Amino acid sequence: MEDWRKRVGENVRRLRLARGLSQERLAFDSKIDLTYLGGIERGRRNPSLMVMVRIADALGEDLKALIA
Amino acid sequence: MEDWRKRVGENVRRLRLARGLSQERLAFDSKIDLTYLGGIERGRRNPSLMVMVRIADALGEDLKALIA
DNA sequence: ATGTGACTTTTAGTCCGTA
DNA sequence: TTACGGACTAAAAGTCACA
Repeated sequence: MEDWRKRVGENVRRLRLARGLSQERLAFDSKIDLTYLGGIERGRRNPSLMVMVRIADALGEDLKALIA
Repeated sequence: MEDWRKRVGENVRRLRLARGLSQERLAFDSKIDLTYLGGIERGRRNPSLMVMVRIADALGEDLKALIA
């Protein structure tokens, strides 16, 4: 597995669902657009460091959890 | 410590120096601009996921090592 | 509640200098 | 060998209408 965008996306989705959150809700909490978050989860975006930090924060996770 | 740009920058510099590489060399290996790599090491840049992956690869490290 | 394409705006990322 | 600035170009950030 070498596609890191996909990997991050899967982690975001997994952690989000584990908390019972909708994309809409996580998008709101991390202050990014709903459709943009969807793109990240599907591995179609190449998010910046700070965007990933915002998502990790909103999930109550360390950044490490997104690239595990 | 909450400034992730700084944190990543310090990790990149530490790992680079541990391998005795110049910025020029690491920039070349990771296919990013020399001046941009300098900016990342100084914590002034917000690199994308794929740029961090390229740097980690060039360092022979996992991405995790950059955000440790 | 999520996926997608076609956007516009902002910033990442390059390339040129200088010190 | 590294820091930093300015001017650029490529790509990320962010939005929208529709399925």
